[in-house]
Amino acid sequence: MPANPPDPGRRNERSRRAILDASLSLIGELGYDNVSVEAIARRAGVGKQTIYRWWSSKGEVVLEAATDSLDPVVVFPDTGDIVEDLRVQLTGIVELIANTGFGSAYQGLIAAGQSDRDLLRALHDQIIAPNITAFGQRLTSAQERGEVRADADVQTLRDLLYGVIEYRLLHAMPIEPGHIDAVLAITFQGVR
Amino acid sequence: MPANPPDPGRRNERSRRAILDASLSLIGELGYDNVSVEAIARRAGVGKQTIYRWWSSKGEVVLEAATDSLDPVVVFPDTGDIVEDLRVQLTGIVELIANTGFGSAYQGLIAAGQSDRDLLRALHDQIIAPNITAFGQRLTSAQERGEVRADADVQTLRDLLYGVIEYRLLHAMPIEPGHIDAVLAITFQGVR
Amino acid sequence: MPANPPDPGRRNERSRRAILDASLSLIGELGYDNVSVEAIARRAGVGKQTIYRWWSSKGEVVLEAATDSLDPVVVFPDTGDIVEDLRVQLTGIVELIANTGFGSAYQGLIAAGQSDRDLLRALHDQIIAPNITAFGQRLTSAQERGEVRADADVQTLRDLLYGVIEYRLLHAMPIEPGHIDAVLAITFQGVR
Amino acid sequence: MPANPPDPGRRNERSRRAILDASLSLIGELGYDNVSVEAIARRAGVGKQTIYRWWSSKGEVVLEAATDSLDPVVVFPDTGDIVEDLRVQLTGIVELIANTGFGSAYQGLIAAGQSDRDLLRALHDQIIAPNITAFGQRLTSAQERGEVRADADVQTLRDLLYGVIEYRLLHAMPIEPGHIDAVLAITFQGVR
DNA sequence: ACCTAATCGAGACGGTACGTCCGGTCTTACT
DNA sequence: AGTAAGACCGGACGTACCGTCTCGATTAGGT
Repeated sequence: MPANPPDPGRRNERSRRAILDASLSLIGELGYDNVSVEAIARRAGVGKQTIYRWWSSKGEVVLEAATDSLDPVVVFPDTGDIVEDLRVQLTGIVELIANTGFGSAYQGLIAAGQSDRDLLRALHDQIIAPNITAFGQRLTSAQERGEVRADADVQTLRDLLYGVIEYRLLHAMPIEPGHIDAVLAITFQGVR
Repeated sequence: MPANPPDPGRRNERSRRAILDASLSLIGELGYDNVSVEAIARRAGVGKQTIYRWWSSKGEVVLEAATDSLDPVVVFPDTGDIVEDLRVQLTGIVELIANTGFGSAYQGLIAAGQSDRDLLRALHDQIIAPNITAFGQRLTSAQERGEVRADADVQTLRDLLYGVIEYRLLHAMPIEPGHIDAVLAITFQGVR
Repeated sequence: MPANPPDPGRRNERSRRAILDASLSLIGELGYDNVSVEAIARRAGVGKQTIYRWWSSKGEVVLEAATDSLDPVVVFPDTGDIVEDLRVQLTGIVELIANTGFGSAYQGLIAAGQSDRDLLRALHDQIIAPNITAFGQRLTSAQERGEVRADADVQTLRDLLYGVIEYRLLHAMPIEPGHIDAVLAITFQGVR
Repeated sequence: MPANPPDPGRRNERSRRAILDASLSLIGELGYDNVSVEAIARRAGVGKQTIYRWWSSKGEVVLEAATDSLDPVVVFPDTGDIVEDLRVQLTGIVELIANTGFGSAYQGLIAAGQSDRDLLRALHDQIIAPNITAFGQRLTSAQERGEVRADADVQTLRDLLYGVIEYRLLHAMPIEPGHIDAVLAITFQGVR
């Protein structure tokens, strides 16, 4: 993710953590674009150059912070009941959004991505693509067990499920368990 | 939409049009947030103050420009076939996005709305809400005719359909007729 | 002196004075090159851009401040006694150097001029050249009255008198009345 | 000259020379204060630390480089004709200034000395003071032989002669043989 | 000839200032 | 009164160097 990474061996891990932590906490407090690189450096107790040495923009920093905070959270369970498993997974994401800085960061990244194609691509590679893969595997396994029709359009199914969550997030609409139930009800009514 | 409207009687309509046109053309060329108020004023041949007198931010200007360009376009047909009518309507929106400055403007407004709640609300009131209303009416009429089950969750249905389009737009994924077909297939499989 | 002067009619005189005053006071306190443009702007309560709009560098600002503070001070008396008149004039300059911010500013300007030929030229035009002219006129009048030999090399005489003062200033050597007397004694021993 | 000399036995002479050479060549090309310690280190193929280990500042480095290049050059002849001897010595200095990197280095050192009293003192001790001594001895010998009046103010004489050269150097005025003649003519008209 | 400690090139680090851009406000002269 | 023009204060941008610091790798002297 670094713009043009120097020797990562010489990197100061203490500074890296301080920068990522400062990013998320500031964005949580002030919102993505009321946060400047200067402010991140100030809060992290770090020189601006140290940020620009390892990342090419605020977006890259925040993306790394978001990825870090997302990584350990989202796994697909496989209990044999695909709808129940998805309910668990989607609920986990919604809670991550609601209860951590991740929501604000993700909103900001999508927003920034609209005028920074590199950032949008990086966001895709690091956050969207892994989910596409995992979702595809879980669905395939459900198809093999006959839980879901073999000809179901997996990609569209995924876009619908995650798209509606992002849509409500970006439009500042609340996302509650009932919404997830309703979404799953409609989308799985005809595919199993 | 004016922030704190002075006397609108004395307003120079020539300047207003120049500003709205400059906004859309600049955003089409450079993307929403590579466009500054200064640049809009420069291109429109207008003083900065003239913009700030009538709008409270770049977002308001662009929203007005977007609304203007949207107004006459997307209506819900009612042929008695709800899925076919939706296909027509959704296709119309996708074409509007693809072929006019509206797409860039809308993307930018969603992005800007993430850190400007007033703008997001205005965007909702002027662009989203009318669609919700129209969609609700069309669906109700379909329910009355028995095309769609009476207990179908209309709001969730709408979020799914428009959410997935916005999702693909914001993630720079192409939206083609086949995608619309697939989305309609899944969402209407169980509701009629 | 402005780098590329905009319309001077629109200029804010209050800001101009604040900037010149801040320059001299800061240089007096900290020395020429411990003073940054940022610090001048801060002390003057002014945006950096307002400095860069009217001057092209710190040097230009300080030169204008120095010239302003020099202007009213140095005039050549003409009592008919050239040596006595020079003693008065030189003493005035030495006192200006000792007792005001002018000394520090002038030192800094000479120093900065060593790597900024434009600044050195501006310094020459605004401070050195007028002195050359005035000195030349006073000497000529002395020659006409027979106080000084007609074939005396006026330019060299001037360089010696003012050069030795600058030399002692730049080498942090004290300059006292006795030094001026000694200099005048040697240089005028043979020319009258 | 080292700031706080470590063990000079272990010093790498190859690096020392590379640093001094790089200093002078860079200053010749770019002027004293367009040259940074980083640039010297880069050109010399040396780590910054190696510079800071042995010198306390850029000024110290340049002073050592200048002293090295000055050492063998300017001696006072003693032919019995004081004016002629001075003409030779002054001409030698002027040529050193004009034809080697010494001029740029000296200019820069004077400039830097204005805001670094330690450097100015070092410059005095290593370059000015030896000249004062030598000049004093040569003048004394001239006085003993009756070439120059016994009560001539030697210190003032020296300041005048070398001050006027430095003055013209710092003001980017040319220094030619005629100037030296004129200066000697005025200053020695009354003292012999 | 070996060992160990200092020096070396390299370059990351926390900082400060650079000169530029733009945000939003205010002022001036013209229409 | 509205407008085009643009100066104003402020704050962030991304870059260059400062002087300090940490790394192995090399190189010296003392044994």
